Amino acid sequence: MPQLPEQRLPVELFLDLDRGGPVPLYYQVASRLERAIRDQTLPAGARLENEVALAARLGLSRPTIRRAIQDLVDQGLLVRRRGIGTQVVHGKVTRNVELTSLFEDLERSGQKPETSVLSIEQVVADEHVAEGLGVERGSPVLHISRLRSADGVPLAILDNVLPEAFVDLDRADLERHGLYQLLRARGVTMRVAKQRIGARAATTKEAGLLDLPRSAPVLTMSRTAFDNSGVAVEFGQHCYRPDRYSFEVTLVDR
Amino acid sequence: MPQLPEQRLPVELFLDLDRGGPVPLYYQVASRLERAIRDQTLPAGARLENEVALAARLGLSRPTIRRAIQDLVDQGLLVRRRGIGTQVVHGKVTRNVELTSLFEDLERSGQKPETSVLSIEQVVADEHVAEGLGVERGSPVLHISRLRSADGVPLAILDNVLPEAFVDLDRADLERHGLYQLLRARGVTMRVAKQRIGARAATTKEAGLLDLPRSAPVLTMSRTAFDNSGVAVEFGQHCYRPDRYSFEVTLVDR
DNA sequence: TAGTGGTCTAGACCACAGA
DNA sequence: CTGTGGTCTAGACCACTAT
Repeated sequence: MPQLPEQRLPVELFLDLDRGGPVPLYYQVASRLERAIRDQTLPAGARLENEVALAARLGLSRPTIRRAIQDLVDQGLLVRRRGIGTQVVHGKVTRNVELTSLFEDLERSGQKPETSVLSIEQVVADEHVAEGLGVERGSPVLHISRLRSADGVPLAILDNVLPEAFVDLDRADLERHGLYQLLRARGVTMRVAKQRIGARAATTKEAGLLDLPRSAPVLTMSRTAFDNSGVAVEFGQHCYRPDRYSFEVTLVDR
Repeated sequence: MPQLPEQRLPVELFLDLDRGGPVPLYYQVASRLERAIRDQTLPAGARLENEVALAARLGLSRPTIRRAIQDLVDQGLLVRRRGIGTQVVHGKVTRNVELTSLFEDLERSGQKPETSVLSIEQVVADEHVAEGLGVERGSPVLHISRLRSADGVPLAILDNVLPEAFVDLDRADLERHGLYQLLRARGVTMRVAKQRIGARAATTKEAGLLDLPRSAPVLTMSRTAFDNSGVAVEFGQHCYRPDRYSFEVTLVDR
């Protein structure tokens, strides 16, 4: 028994596990562990019970427990060392940036996102769009330009291009909902997004829209998102007011 | 048999698998699949053989194959749908940003990173540092400030704070190696990093060092990195020339 | 030596998509 | 209906760390 911080037995209050239900067991276990960590029930540095014992005590198989723990490791909440054990990472627990849209990020953090559609038109894909969206040059696509505000303050300019299947998207819908919400409503599920984050000076037009001085710095993000069939469904060029928005990323070694 | 792109049987050239060796089987399989995808041997949209068949053909168990495939899904190279199969994602394959340092990023991309140490001194942790590094306020820490260039062009200003254990780090070492290389040489392995990426105007001093106009935009990143025991080992505030550097991030829905 | 996570096997049943 | 991935089990052996 190493003299590390301390060994902890997470309480027997895993006993509301729903074995027959639709929610995977590993997910239920991971959720309860995550809650305990965010609660500080398991404080930073605390050692977890070992996998085999935990599995036995919960009446689950080791792979199931292992999967639950691994999910938390991938979220940057736990760290494992062979021969030592599993410990809670020090440092503030930050919620991971999932595959969400700005709209949902804002809603979740209690702000009121508002959208004004600057332009929406069907165009043909130029070189740049064709490459980003993975369609033929000259294909019909929908170009949307929006100004996103939160609590009345302009936050970002969102330029998006969508493939032919979505050219009938409606201006009114876009003013009321996030783009990802609308796509989900059409049965599209985002699976993968590849993003590039950078910075540059705002153009005069951008500065005006974002209520910034001329040539002020803006944070930029360009993204291509793919659905669960691996096809690109969205290509976007966004620019954000850097005093109001930044990106949080957690990297984990695998 | 759905009429999707096409079913593909990855060639029998998995037959150099080293079963007794130290390299995990799932890793060997994943590597070969990854190579096939980057080769375009498995082109965008191609369907993979199903898990069970692939496992049987390679003489491996299904969980092993599954793990290999899941690793590629997590890298954003593959997409899976229940009842359908596994397909290669469309769009350019980008190498993932691992838990690496700028120094290694540059080296890997064939550039010559150079470092000049602007200052290196032992100080006591103020409020900000104490929080970022997870140490007591007033603890002795090492503050390092470096200018990183590539191929002779200034690229970034790197401000880092390290805990007491590293106060003896040497200026000469820092000019020759990346910080992460030096830490690894001391037996420290980075496991988790939490980063925040933003933008702002350069200070006068930064603009001078980076050879930028006054108040030009810079890309900023602040990061806390944790080792495999979950303890913070590095807290950094970096700023980059945005015309020479940007961050690439791949998000995957789990 | 004892305890830990890392890997691997050989099955099983289920949920979902398509023809 | 068949075929696919998603989940789960109950073991096994190994590699690494500490004492």
